[in-house]
Amino acid sequence: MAVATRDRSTTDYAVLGMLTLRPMSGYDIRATIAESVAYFWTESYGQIYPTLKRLTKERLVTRRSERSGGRERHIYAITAEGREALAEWIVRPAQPRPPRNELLFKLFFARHVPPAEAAAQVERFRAEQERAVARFRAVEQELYDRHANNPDLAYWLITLRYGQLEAEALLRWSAEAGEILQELNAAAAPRGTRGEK
Amino acid sequence: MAVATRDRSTTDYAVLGMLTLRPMSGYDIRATIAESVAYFWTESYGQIYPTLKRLTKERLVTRRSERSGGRERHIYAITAEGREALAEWIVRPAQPRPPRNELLFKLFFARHVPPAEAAAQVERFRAEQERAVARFRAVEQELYDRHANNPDLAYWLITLRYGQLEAEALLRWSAEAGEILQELNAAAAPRGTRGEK
DNA sequence: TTTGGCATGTAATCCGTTACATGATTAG
DNA sequence: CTAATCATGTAACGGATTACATGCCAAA
Repeated sequence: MAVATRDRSTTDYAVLGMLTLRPMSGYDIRATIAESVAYFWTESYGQIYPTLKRLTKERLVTRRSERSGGRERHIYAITAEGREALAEWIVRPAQPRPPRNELLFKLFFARHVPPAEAAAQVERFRAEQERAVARFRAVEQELYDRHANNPDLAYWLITLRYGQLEAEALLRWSAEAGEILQELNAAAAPRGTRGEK
Repeated sequence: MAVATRDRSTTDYAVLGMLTLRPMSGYDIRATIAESVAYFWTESYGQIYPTLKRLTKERLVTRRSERSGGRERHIYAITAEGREALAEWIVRPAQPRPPRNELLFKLFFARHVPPAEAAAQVERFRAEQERAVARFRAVEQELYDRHANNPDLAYWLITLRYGQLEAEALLRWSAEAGEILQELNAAAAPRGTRGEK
């Protein structure tokens, strides 16, 4: 008989997933997300702490207290049931969330502002993609260097590759769009129009 | 003196933007979004109707009633102030929203399920990207055919191109990831393991 | 001594979807 | 006759961020 898979928020699974890496505090979870999967996921404390509390009550994680130095820390670990719930969720078809791309929306209506303004938006984006490409390259190196024997490595590289290919494509798009906008700008404001020398 | 730009939700601007295309009802706005910018934006009635009400009160749009046949329609049009507010927003740096890619999250932790399950996730995604690529090609044709003289055309093509390049890149990624997962699967379940003939 | 990082948590608020309520018109 | 589409709106709910409150410890 099929188990009724309780519907949880993705945050629940995000927290469970992080705890498969190692037992962690809420603070650690936040930090680890920020330094590993930030390019495709984020969580705030406002989500993490209440989630940990609930998952503990539901026995998907256990909590133990620790005081290293002065401040008390709550270390959470995933239980067998937690792993089961996570695995069940992983195999369910991933739900794409409704897209909301502010940059594209602005460009879609950019006829209502000077072309140079649209070009500025694209240029900011281009610079960001360039940084992203560089960052991905560095992360790749680091993964090979420091996680060569990690059983998760193959999967991490797959997700990294997604980021790389996407960023490279969007970088190409930025360049292309930038050129088109420059032409529009030249057409809209031919020399002399704005009183340049 | 710099005008204090009131902070509105992006929905406000989405509605204003749509109304630059032509005066429309709330229903029309929803439908137009769904058939034009759906690949990078969505809005629900629950957002649109209250927004129209508020924008009317704030004089960024005007409302007139019309009865074509029986049911009454409320047609909204953008005002000069509305256009101004929109233009002001368009030039402000676009805010990328915090990423949340469920597919990547699942793949990141996919070691905890059989590789074939991860491959299934990727395959679903690949099929989707393939459909997206085809759809973008069709849209491109339609834009050239039916909006050849539309002053917005150049901008629409730029946003379309973003979708195209992104979908193509993600299609390539899907193929690559699919292959890797197949190898992992072969390694995890060599012939004989599961009792095949 | 003061700043920054470690650490936990709650409350207020916002954003957005879904469900609900209602009803007319039109095409099959 | 009935299903789909047109059409407008509200209410309930959930998900997520931000701000707030609190306080230790280490380094500058």
